[in-house]
Amino acid sequence: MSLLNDLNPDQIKAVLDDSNSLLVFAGAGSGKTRVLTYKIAYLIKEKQVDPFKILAITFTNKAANEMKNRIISLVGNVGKYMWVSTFHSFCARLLRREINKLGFTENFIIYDTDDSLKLISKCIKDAGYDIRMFSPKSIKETISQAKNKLKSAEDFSKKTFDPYEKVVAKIFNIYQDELIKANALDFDDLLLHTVSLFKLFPEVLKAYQDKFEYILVDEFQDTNLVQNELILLLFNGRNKIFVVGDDDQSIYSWRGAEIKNIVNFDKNFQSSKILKLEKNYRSTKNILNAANELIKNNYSRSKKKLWTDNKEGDLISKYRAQNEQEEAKYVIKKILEIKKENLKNFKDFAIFYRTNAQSRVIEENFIKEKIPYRIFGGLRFYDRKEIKDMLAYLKFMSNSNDFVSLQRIINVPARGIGHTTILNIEKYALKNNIGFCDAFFGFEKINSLSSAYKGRIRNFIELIDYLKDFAQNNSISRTLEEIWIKTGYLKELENENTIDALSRVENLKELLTVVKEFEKRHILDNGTELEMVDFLQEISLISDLDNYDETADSVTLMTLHNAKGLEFPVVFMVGMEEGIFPHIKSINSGYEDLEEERRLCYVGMTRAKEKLFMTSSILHFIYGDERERMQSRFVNEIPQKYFIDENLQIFKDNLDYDYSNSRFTSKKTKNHTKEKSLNDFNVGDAVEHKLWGEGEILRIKDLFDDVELDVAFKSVGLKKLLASIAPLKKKK
DNA sequence: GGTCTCTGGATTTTT
DNA sequence: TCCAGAGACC
Repeated sequence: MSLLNDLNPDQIKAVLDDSNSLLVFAGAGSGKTRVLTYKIAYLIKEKQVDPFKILAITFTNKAANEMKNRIISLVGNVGKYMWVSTFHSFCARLLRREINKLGFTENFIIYDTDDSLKLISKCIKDAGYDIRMFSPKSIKETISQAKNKLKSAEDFSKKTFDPYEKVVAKIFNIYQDELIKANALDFDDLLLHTVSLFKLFPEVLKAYQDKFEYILVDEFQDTNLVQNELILLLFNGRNKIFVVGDDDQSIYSWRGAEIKNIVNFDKNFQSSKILKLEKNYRSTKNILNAANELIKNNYSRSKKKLWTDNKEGDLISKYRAQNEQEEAKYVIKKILEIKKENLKNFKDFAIFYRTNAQSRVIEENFIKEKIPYRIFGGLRFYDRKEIKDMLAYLKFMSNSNDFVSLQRIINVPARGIGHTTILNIEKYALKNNIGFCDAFFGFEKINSLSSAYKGRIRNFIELIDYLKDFAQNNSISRTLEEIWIKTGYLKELENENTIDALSRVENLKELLTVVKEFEKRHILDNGTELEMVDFLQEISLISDLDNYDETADSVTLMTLHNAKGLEFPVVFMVGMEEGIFPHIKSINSGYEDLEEERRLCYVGMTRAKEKLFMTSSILHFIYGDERERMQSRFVNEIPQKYFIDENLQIFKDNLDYDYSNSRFTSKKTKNHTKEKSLNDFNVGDAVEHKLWGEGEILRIKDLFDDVELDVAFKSVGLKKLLASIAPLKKKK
């Protein structure tokens, strides 16, 4: 059987196993996606399972697309039409058919984070609260957490005694009402409403249970309660559940992921068997063993140990810089060195950090040194103002109840419908207990509006009607261009003629390209024209990471969270400092948070194939104050035999750091003439320190009125000392 | 309706 | 320190 030839014995076991429910613990780099795709291919090709009776679920569109492409390459074009999708797009697809049962209509729109934040702000005000007292962000967070725990607005208000949560409950209620009025679902609702649908309508549930004979879920450790519930509902004991995951790579508990879903899988799904994939194909022995040693420090985890046939490889480099500027320069220096010596490309390098703010210093230095880089997690393409404006036009055109979109475009470009006018409409809506959109369309009845303002609204509604009509008879891409022209949006940008405006025009054109690609794909796929709602759904469920272009030759910069699922020959983990990583907030809370940070470190380390660096700064600016920071405990938890201390190395190589112009220079070019002045210490001298014991002087630097010594101690490593005050003696 | 100023908040983020 | 968002002000 040729399919199985590409797999190792454990992987084959996982593919062949036909238990009703099976959990596979798949360690980092153990060929998890491979097993999933081969299993699907095996079911179709060898077991003659109908491809449409298979449901495969992942977390990101990127993973879904990747899986789909791999399946297509194994089984051919049927793969294209299979149910391979994210949780959210699966639910969206399902709800498009069934949501009328829940009181929405099929053309519902999906609110992204930004839309729902705007709506929540409005709800807070409507409830009579001040948004300075109750931040929309944290209220949204609380509501989202409640939803992730399967709590409705009613459940939530009933079950809380906390005064803050009482307020949230009130807003939660209003928010859900407003969503219904707008015929909109937020991301959490996609999952939640699907679960409600299944619970309220057993016959619908049964139809889907019967439909899906095989359900496969990737990254199961990232599922939240609702997602777990969804899979549990779909499982009827006759169909089969196959999930893959790694509890050591669970790094999203803060957004609702429940590690207990994977830990209790056997109980929840009446499964007796668990398989483990422990052979790693990615990293060198040194990197893998070090990562194993680190993760061993976590108390709550299932026992497993990854191993590899790969070669021993280089030691992990650790380096402590003076400050983050120097740290960035060190990274650059190493990248250039390795690139030259090992014939690597820029795209072979990745830099991971704990928080986005840390990217700034690295970026600045990359720009200065003209090193190509790409950064992930900045402003997403679909978050840009001009893109959101255009999508708001499309959304409002396809759903005239969507007042978040309406408020976004009502005066963009400016058409004289300003703050006061909107306020008047809002007041009218509130007084007559109707939605903002209804009040807007019935503006003729609003007495507080003067005829001049009514005229402007009339014109705007005419414009929208015209565009709607246009959309009926033209493609989405043509419609988009018509919006640019008829609203004057494009002209306004072109007239502005600034670099910023020009780049916005570029973005609009990029959006047009995206639309055209969608259209092309859909017409090729099923010969039917793409509906606006389908297009909007696909757009709103997409993220930037999905467009990750692996061909460009540039260094990758991203947060550790974003790094999951990727691999790079050379990895730098920067900012390995207490308070940054582990983050201060996890240090101050319980051990669970700290264990998640450790898993995050494990994830970062196991991305590296050949070479890993862990760097930190002694002095680090945070929120404008510079503080001395200790090296991350994670570096210390790994046995030091896995490391090479690059601070020592640099001095041994006779390289020096020139603080006056922030550059590494060769020591030979510098002139150290007065190396004895204050004391008679020399480079290479064996010395004894009162506290730290024996050491060796690696470097001497003359200061204005003192001498600074770099001493490598056997007990504590490298230290900087002032000769005048340090309790240091020369050893005879 | 646009610009200025103040204030608060600052892990991680997919969908 | 540095950014975004809200409200004041013109």
